Amino acid sequence: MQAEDPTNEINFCQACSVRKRAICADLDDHEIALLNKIGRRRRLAPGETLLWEGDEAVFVANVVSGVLKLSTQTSDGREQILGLAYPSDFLGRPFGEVSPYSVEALSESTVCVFQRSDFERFAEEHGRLEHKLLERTLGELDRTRRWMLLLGRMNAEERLATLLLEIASRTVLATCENTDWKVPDEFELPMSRQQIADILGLTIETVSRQFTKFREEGVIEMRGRRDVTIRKRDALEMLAA
Amino acid sequence: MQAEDPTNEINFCQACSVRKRAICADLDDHEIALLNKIGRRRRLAPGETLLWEGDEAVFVANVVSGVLKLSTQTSDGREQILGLAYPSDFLGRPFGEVSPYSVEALSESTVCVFQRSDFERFAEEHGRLEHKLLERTLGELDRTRRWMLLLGRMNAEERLATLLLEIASRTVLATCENTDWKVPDEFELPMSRQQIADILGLTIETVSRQFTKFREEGVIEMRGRRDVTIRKRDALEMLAA
DNA sequence: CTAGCCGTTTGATCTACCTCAAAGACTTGA
DNA sequence: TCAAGTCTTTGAGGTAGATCAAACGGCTAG
Repeated sequence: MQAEDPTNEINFCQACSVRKRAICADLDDHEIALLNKIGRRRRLAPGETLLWEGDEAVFVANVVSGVLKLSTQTSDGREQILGLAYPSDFLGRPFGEVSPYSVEALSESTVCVFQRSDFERFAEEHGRLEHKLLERTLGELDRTRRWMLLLGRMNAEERLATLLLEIASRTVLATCENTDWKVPDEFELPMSRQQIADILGLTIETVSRQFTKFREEGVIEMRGRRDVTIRKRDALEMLAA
Repeated sequence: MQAEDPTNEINFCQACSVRKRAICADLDDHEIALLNKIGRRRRLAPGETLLWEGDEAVFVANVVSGVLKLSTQTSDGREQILGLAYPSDFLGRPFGEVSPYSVEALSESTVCVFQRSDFERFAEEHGRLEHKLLERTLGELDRTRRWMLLLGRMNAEERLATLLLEIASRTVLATCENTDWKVPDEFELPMSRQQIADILGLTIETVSRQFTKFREEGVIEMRGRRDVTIRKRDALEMLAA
């Protein structure tokens, strides 16, 4: 039994890296202990699926570490990634019968899983949790709506610029527990070119050409396929605006 | 003083047509009376704006009648409509500083408006309201994410088919207070061709051509510019799937 | 070291949708 | 009833991004 993989027997919430940021942030020690009893930790390998679109919504979860994707498909198999989930993000569909999307780990991830029924019961008894969940859901709705502007009205160049800035800014929270909140210019893409295409509503070829263009223009620099350094942040911000 | 336009002096909630469907559904008579005190009714003419994107989020509202649009713009003026709000829908951004989108009436509308601060105070004291708001927000997030698939991966034909079915199904709730819940095949579009284009992420010309195509194929029939009758629902459903 | 595999890049061509332009139809007001 | 304005439709042509195809490069296993 490793420190990396605490089991239900101990209160893993107390040492949780997202304890102060996830929806459990406002719970007191007693409440946390109760919540701890109904949840369990689960590790996911890259590519592993946590929830399947259309399946009965049996559980909900908090992301502890790693990055996951939420996605949906048309009947003929075209995929659209609906969003990325970073540490402290909430996953699943409380108060709903079926999962409206699939959730798959992009990188090695840890999640804190609850039976939906257990979670709902707990939430109804603990208004503070429900309030945090509401705030988080409202924030996620805003973020999702901003993405609609990208999908509906932006060209390929603007889309990739927006994504790079978004990943850079969300990577901070994912990596830092300290107070150093400045957004990094260097980060690793947690997904393949095809997945980037599925996020941006483009094809893999268009995404690749756009990367090449940004590299040629000196806007970004790349070391391998996934390590990005932003060289001209203002140029990206101009495009994303 | 008309019955149509009750003022603050009486408890307009009691006779409210969305009383049992909006977020106030689970409140008891006492709570409703309290809520009634902090809210007021407001009528909006078509084209009138209730909230401006980027402005301080001073109030929130429930839609009582009519249809409104939520929209956002790129810096150079391209518009994307983020969603439509029908009777019983909630508008505004509680627990946020600025309004992330604009809200404008498409048809003659009535809304029930609250100061955001008043509403938040009330919500924190009345868990049932907050719970309803959470359920509604989760539902809206699902709906918004489904729209991302449309914007990211569907062609013009599929987009318009999806929108027509969506408007048809949402029109029921808007018009019926009775128990007759079957989705109508005849309805009025509450928006112009340009607005349809802004919902679907297309241009007005493409939308117009698509309408013509559906008409020529006998999929829909139109009486004037806004009165639609669905003649081949299965054909639309096939496309929207 | 080499072969095979997979993800990515690059190239050539195609097409769905956009853009620009003009005509048509509905609405409003005098 | 007519005229002006606005919204919508239709047409012609252009283009961003899709599609099809092939080459490239990095990784793994033998």
